[in-house]
Amino acid sequence: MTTAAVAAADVAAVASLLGDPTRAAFCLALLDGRAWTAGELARLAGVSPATASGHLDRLVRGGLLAEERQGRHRYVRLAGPDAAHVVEVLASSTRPAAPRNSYAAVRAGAGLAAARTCYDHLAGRLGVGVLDALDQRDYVSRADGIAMTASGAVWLASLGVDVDGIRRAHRPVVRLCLDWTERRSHLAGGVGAALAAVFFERDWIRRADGRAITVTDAGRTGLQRELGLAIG
Amino acid sequence: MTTAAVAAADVAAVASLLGDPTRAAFCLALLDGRAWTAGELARLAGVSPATASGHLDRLVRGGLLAEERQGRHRYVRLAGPDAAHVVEVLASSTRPAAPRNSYAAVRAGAGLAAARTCYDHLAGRLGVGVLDALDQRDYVSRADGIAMTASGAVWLASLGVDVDGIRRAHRPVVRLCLDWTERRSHLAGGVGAALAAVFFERDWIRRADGRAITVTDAGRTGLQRELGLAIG
DNA sequence: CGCACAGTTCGGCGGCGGCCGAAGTGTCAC
DNA sequence: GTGACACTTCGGCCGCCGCCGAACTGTGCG
Repeated sequence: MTTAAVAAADVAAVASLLGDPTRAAFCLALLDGRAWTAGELARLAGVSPATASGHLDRLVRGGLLAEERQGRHRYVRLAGPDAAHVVEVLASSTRPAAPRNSYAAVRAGAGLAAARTCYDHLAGRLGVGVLDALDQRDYVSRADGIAMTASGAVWLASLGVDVDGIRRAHRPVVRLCLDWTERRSHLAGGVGAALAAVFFERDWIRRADGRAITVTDAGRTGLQRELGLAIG
Repeated sequence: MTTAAVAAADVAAVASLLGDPTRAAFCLALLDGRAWTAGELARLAGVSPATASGHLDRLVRGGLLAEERQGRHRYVRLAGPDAAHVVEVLASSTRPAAPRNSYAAVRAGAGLAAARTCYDHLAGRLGVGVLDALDQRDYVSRADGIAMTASGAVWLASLGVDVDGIRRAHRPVVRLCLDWTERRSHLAGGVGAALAAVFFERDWIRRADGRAITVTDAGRTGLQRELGLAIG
């Protein structure tokens, strides 16, 4: 019981970080994987800079966020894949049955719904499209669950991805992540992150305003060639 | 921003349920998948019945717990796989590197470490062993990620499991769940639950005191035959 | 019926925590 | 240097929430 009590306190400590609407709003915004400034987050959540500052202290101290100070700016981002995962799970647990193509999608705007980042991987129609394409080419097996296939590993290596490095990392190699706008899963985990990184590196995708991303002409060609994926 | 604010409030509502040490203790206890009475939980967490009653109200109202009244008892259990998953993720996020074979394992006692339930599936050495065996027999593919194979589906069907039913359910077919005592993953998701159910049904395993389970002689034989799994 | 027991309701206490405005610190631009 | 700006610190206000004991409801048992 002593050990149970200790564990409960630890769980409560993390949960209570996300148990405040303002802090939850911060973390949801940070789910896009970018670093935000304290002021941006304050404006987003509708609180004063003073209030935001305090919240950020707690989130950083609690290990959920990492910060970087640059000049007069305080940049803050999710501390890592684990932290992102916690936020993700909590967020998706609260939207069990939002009607498709409504509200979220409309408000999100065409750009966000088309392609965006979700922490360190791809989301939106692009994200689910990539996963579908990987499945179709048998690079992942997702009839029941999700796993990378041998041919998938070969293909990733051909793109220059360090597959063994991903396997050694303390992180699931592949994982499903529920897409807000599409209501279907996209690819997360080490491979999801690596894929997004490769796409950025090759300039197949670029950050647009906010968390949206756009597919470049090179991206259209590349995605068509590598994955048979046609981007509207 | 309006929609973002709404979402943040929802996330915060769920998180704050687990953001209290007493409620967190309740939910961790309930992770064993059984129904507990209000009094048991109160004693476990070291609070008065009055306090526990209030907490249970909130947890039920928040959708994390389901309750069943029987006579003068209030039985309460995790509302479903989603709720269990949230608790699981939060719990495993707080124990990043507990030294193996220490504390938790010792305190847990030989029984718990050997075999127990984790929500609706198997955990402990038995749980981890089953997953290893499934992997070895190629019933699941878990080189990178986790997915059920075609031969795995056939095998499950031969045990009388309704595989198509599992596939249709709103729940991951297979999922990994980090084992507290073993520090390795065991099998969760629809298949993990079905497997545990089959084992109970065939009387291969039985509930012992608390959340621990014991393997019967029939279980030893069956596990050896079906999975080549030798139980110490 | 009377007692024991599980759980609930109520009232009240105490503290934590979120919020702000105002003042202060440090950075950048000119 | 001067002013704009990003953020922090401080003080104080307010409300919520966790806790309990005591009284109450309802069930089970003899």
